[in-house]
Order: sequence, then C-alpha cells, then structure tokens
Amino acid sequence: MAQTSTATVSRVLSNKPGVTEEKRQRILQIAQRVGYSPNRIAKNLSLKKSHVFGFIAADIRNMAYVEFFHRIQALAREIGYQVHIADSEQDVEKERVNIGLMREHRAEGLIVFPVHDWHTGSDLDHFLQLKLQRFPFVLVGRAEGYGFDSVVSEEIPTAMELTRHLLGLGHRRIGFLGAEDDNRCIAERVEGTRRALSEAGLELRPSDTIALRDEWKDEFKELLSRRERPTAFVCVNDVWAMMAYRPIRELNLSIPGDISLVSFGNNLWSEHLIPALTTSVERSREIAETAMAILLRRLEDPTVPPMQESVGQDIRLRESTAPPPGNVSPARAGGKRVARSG
Amino acid sequence: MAQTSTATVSRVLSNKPGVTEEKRQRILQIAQRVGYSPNRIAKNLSLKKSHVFGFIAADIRNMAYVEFFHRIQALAREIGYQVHIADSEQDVEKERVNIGLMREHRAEGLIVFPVHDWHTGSDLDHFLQLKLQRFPFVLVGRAEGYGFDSVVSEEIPTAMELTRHLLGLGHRRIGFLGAEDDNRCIAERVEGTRRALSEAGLELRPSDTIALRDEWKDEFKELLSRRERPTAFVCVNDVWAMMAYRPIRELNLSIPGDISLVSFGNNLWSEHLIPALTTSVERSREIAETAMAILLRRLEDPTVPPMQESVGQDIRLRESTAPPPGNVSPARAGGKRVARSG
DNA sequence: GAGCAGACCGCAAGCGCTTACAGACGCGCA
DNA sequence: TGCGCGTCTGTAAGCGCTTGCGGTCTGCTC
Repeated sequence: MAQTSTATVSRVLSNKPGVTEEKRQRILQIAQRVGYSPNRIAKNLSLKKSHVFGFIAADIRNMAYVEFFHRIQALAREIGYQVHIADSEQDVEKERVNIGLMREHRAEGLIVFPVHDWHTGSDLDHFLQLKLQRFPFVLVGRAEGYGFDSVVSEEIPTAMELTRHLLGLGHRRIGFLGAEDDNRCIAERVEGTRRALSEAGLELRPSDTIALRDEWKDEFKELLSRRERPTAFVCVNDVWAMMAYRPIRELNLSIPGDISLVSFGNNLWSEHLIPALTTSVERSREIAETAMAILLRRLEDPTVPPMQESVGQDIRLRESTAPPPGNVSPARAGGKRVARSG
Repeated sequence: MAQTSTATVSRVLSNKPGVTEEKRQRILQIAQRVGYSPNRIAKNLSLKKSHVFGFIAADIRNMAYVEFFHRIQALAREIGYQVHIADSEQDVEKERVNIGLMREHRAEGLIVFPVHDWHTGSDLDHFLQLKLQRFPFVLVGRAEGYGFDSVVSEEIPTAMELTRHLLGLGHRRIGFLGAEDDNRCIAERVEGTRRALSEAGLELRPSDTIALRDEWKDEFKELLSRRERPTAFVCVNDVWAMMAYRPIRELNLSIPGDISLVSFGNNLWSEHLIPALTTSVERSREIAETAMAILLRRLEDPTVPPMQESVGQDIRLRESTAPPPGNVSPARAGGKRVARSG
C-alpha cells in the first residue's frame, strides 16, 4: 500500500474501470518498481475460480501425447487457463487419485486419456461418479458407451482404408501384426482390417495374426517361411512395423518387393525409414482442439447431452507398399514406388 | 460443520495430533459421506506454501523431455508437490512470461530448459534477476557461466568417445553432420569430435562438415561422391543420422560397409533402424534426479554456492559402425558386426 | 445556491483454510 | 477442597486478494 487503499490497487491491477488515470499510473509504477507479483493463489481463492484444467495421461511417456498436450496447453493459455498434468502410469488406482487431486486443486474441467479402454468392473466408477456430480471432463482416445463426453480417433475406417490400399495393389492374403484383445483401440484396428477384407470376399485368418507376445518374432518368421503366406501386413503401430523390418530382412525378403507393410500412427521417423513406411497419421492437433471445444461447451452449459466426436486419420502413402510378387496391380505397372510425403 | 468447530475439523483432516479418537472418526466419516474435498487453493494460501514446482521447457514437443519430465513429476509427487509445466515454444519472450506466471503461482522452485544456450544480450536478464532475488531454479541441458545452478549432459566427452570408437575401427577421415555454431550443445559435439581427432593427429576438415541448411542433402551427396571422402560421420543427433541413411543408399553406398555412422541422443527407434544405429544415450532419468536434488538442496539452504553437475552419456554400439573399406581394424578381423544392445 | 447525478474511492466482509491463544475440563496431589 | 497441570476444543485473526456498498467530491442543472 503506497498511498491508496488495497481496493484501488486491486482495481488497477485487474484492469477494472473507475480509477483516475493518474492514480492508475502511479500504482502501476510502484508495482513495477517493487517488482510486485500478484498472488494467483489468493486471487483464485477470492474469485472462486481456479483457472485450471487438468490433463490426466494414462502414461505420460507415450510420445503420442506431446503434440496433443502442446495444443491443449496453448488453447488453455489463450483463455488464461493453466493446465495441470498428471500421470497415471497405466494404473487405474493412480488414475483415481489423480482425479481426486485435480478436484482438490479445483480444476474446472478434466481432459483424460483413461488407462483402460474397456472398462471392466470398478474401473470406471470414478468416471461415473464425476458424471453424476456434473463434473466436466472429456475422455480422449477411447470411445465409451456410458454417455461420457469424448473424442476418439477413427480406428475402424482407417484400418479399412489402409487395408483397401493393399487390396487395391492386388494383395489377396493379408496378415495383422500386433493384435491384442483387451485393448479396444487395437481390437478396432483388427476389426477394420477384417471388415475391409470381408468386403473383398476375403478373411483375416487367425494364423496370419501375430499377437503381442515374447515369441512374436519367431512366430512371425515361421509364418513368413511357409509356402503359402500373406504378402502384406497391417501393423498395429509403427513401432511394430519398424520391428518387423528386421526379421523380414533376415529371411532375405524385401519390402515392398515380397512383403508390403502398412501401419497406424505416424511418428515423425517413419518417413525416414528405408523403405519409408506407409502409415496413417492421427490428427492430434484436431483431436486436442475438439476435446477442448467439448470441454468449453460443457462448461458453459452443463446440461447439453453427451458429446462424442471422432476425428479421422490421414493416410500417408510411402514406399513400404507395392503389388505382391508375381502380380501387377491394375493401377500401376510394377517398378519402383515413388510416392512420397511428409 | 457437523457438530464441532472448523478448527477441529482442520486438525483431523491434516492429521494433526490433539483430537480424541472418537471425534476424529466421526469427522472422517462425515467427510467421507458428503464427499468432502479439501480446497487446496485455500490451504496453500493459508500455509503460504504452494507445493508447486515449475517446469519450463524450451519446446515441449521435443520428445527428449518426456522421460525427464516423467521422472521430475514422480519425484515431486513423492514429496507432495505438483509440477506446473509451461512451454516457451523456442521464444525467449515466452520464456520470460512463463517465469513471471510461475512466480505468480508462487512456484517454490523452477526447473528450466532455457531457449538459448548461448545467452547474448538480454537473453538471460530474467535468469540473472531470479538469481538476484534468490529465487531457486536450476537450468538443465545447457551449461552456464553465470553461476546458476545447473545440470548438463556431457557432450564433449561423449563426442570424443564416439569419435574414438571410429578411430579404433581404423577410420582416418571423419566428417560431421549437422553442425551449428550458435548452439552450445551442438558446438560442443563438434568440439569433442575435433579434439578426439586431434588426439590422433588428425583434423576435422571444414569441407567434411555439413551444416544445417536446406541444401545439406545435395552438399552431402556431393561430398560422398568425391574420390577422397570421409569414411565415417559423427551425426549431431539421430534424426540427422536417420536422414543420412537415404542419400547414402541412393549413392549405392552401404552402411557400415562404405560409411560408418554414429550419433548422439538415442531415441527408442534407433535400434530398430537397419542397420541399427550406434548412438550415445542421455541418462534422462539421472539428469532429472540430479536437477531435483539440486533444487531441493537450494530450497533447504539458499546460501550454498552454485551447484553445477554434469552427467555422462552411455554409448550403445550397434550395427552402423565397422572398419572402413579396404581396411581391417586392429581390433577385429572384418566380418559382420554383431554388437547389439537396447 | 440547493439538489442531484456520476465518477472515484475506501471500508470491510468474505473466499476456505490454518493456528496462536485462551477457555474448559479432568486428574492427581497436598 | 483447592490448586497446578496437561489435554482437548473453540474463538478469532489472519493468508492476499475481490467487490458490494456507501461516502466524498466534482460539476452540472434549475
């Protein structure tokens, strides 16, 4: 307090009207001089608003989040919000306490990548409770059947599109790398592959499906060594695809000469692989923006019905796909693929 | 307030002694029943402690942070702290406002990856000011000459070790990929390479040094096409290394047959490349732990002299290095490299 | 010159918690 | 019975801000 009341100071520092220009300047100057920094904690307490959103990640180390988080963060900042981040480390229990913590910090809304996608038993109690209490939150990455606000990436259509690309090149036997049952997202990728195949009167054979397991590499090599084997694989993500390069090479098979590979979830390196990998790419930025939009909408009107959005993925055609050996695709006449994209 | 004063309630909810067991139980039960969630904001205000550390990243999208951040976060949580994260987006001005915001939120300490490593002009004013005000903060990733608390990754020794590995294989002309002058970390990598070479009586020729520029790829190919050319390159990071694979391949040269490649900063995919890349790997976890330790130390005793730690990097020998063509290394008798590691 | 609107400004209450302090109570002892 | 002491509990004053309300002052109108 320099020469005036705290009320006046408060008014100038919050840009409220009703203060003489002269006083305003004087106060600002003093504030500047003494290096005054307003106490947000007190401000928030007083305003009964925290200006905080919570972001709860199932596993923060999954880089897939970085772009997403970056965008959320930027959007939040634009409207003067901070985002608190918490890591569930793939543990439902931690997820639960994270939610509790966020509430203690009076986060005004939550954006969460849940640990589980197929909720069994009590795994979703905490979300149901949130919903019950009208606490604004949006689930991302995993669709839900409980009327939660959510945004997901379209897995089935993407899988179908990738598979159709292979079918279009002339492949007739297509396998799947990295299947898992208890993960909805992955299950959907398998499902999409299956559907596209069955559209073409083909099927995804169980024996052509390699699941996540320690011995996958041996199984895979064994599969590749058979006389009758797939000429292309859909990989569940590009880490799997990348891992597949080596056994294929070790069997003296070539990509895409003998085996074509497509995968999900473009990471920035997949274009640098040799051959560059054909992948889908999640529109993280758009997902983030959608999630934020939903949250804000919910905030301004808690009564709107559940919002469930899905955003598509883009396909990047690169070098890892070509017609199967001994076959010339209807579309192209052999030779080296030149498609490129970033 | 159920049947007692707020003071008593406060005491039980903060696990303070001096409350009859009976009352304690009753209060806990009521709290449970009404789903009471303490207001951290008020608590912090009252305690005059925020229980918050700030983490300011130069560019959050740089995945190199994920492991680091994860660890910081975990450590902070263990002692009941939250960490607020801010993104400077490679912009000093944003860095400045981020610091301001953190102070408004009364963060008790800051961990920052500064935007610039070689501070010029006013780029470090804000840090000097922090130091002046005894505000606890630690700079990471970039060494400083101003007596700031800091922890860095050892670049020069690592570069020397990588280069010595190449020298040990018999390489006599070694180039550098991705040089940059105005970045300390990169400059140190160049410097380390240079030193190791001069130890061996060799030099790093300017013409063998490819800098970050749009035309780097053409320059690189031109260099590779000369009769006299390097037989190995040190790459400034593994994205560069990965990008180098292609032009080398396009010239029908092989890795490591014709050209050996080593690089810095192992990302999880570099082992999946074909051939797998020999790289160094930052001990992110250790860096995080060191940074946190320094911060805590400073917190408990603001007067200790500046702490500057450096943590080493590990070298992962993989497949991208071999003796130069027409040469048999003293250590090994040709053939295929089998070194492997994760 | 009295009355009044409007612009400024300060008082003080209040945000939800903590905690120093003092009161109430039970106990043992002289 | 009276006193001192230790234990438990409530009162109230803050923490640093916002803001409704009422007071003061200026300048205008009639």
